[in-house]
Amino acid sequence: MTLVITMSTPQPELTESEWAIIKAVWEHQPCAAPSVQEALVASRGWTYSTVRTLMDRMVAKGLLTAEKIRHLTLYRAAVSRRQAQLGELRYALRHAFDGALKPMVETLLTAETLSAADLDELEALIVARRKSQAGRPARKANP
Amino acid sequence: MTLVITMSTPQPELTESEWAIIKAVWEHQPCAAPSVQEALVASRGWTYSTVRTLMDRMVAKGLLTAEKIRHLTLYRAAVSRRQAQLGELRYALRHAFDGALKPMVETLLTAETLSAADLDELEALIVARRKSQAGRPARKANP
DNA sequence: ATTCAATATCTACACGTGTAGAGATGTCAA
DNA sequence: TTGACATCTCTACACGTGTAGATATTGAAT
Repeated sequence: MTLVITMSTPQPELTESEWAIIKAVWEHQPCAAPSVQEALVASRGWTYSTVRTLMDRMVAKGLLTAEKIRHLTLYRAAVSRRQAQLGELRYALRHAFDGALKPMVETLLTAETLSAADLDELEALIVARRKSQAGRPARKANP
Repeated sequence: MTLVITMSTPQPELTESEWAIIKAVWEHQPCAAPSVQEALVASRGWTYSTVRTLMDRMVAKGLLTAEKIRHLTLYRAAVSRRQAQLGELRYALRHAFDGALKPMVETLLTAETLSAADLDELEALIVARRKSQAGRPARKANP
């Protein structure tokens, strides 16, 4: 239930446009294309055709599912927000950090956009993590 | 010298192919296209033409620089490894986490691929970070 | 000078992505 | 049953990316 970077569920990388669409779908699903278009026209200026094309291509890719009820097509996300997040993370990890997680986290921590409270929470997380791993076999530092 | 996620230096996102090329360039620069091709033919199977096209397009994009000495073209990276790393991270941060750094770090920490030693180092980093921020004005948790 | 090997240039093509118009079709109200 | 409106389908196009062949040019060795 934990795990993550190496599981078998799909962890796709999304384009900017796909992110916009799938976020709207996550928020409104199940939903029809016109709703998504309305939700996005302000920020992206997309017409119905554009949104529809994008969505259908995403169905073809397995990012969304489409269910046709009479003449209305209902869309749902086929990947969870978490899966999509992991996909993006995995991409950065693989290419920018050659798979080494620690340097990646280091870089993020050094980004100095974290408040003292954030730092506290993250430290707590590390402590918790260490605890839960206490009994386990050791593993290589930078796989 | 700290900073990062919000600086003005270019932080491009790279495609998989571009990552392969620029890594080779970082390692061999200044270097000619044939060297890069040799370095990559094993892993990617690319011909000289392919590598050359990719590299010239990267020059056009500002990822590499090319200097022509007589009939030989010498390439160099125009962005540092760090900049490229930040570009990738920024992309994930913006789209997958809506700019909220803490959830992103949390996700990474929960990835359970970190050894006890890694966790120690990261905690030390957090402690250091907190110290260096002690006197500063508070800032929003999730910008 | 002639040729060989290295390097470079040009051109091309298929596929993905962003973008959307035009026209078809289904639905509901009068 | 006839519109008016909502929704869908089809088709298209430009631009980016991955991939590379064919051809030219150059520098060096003979």
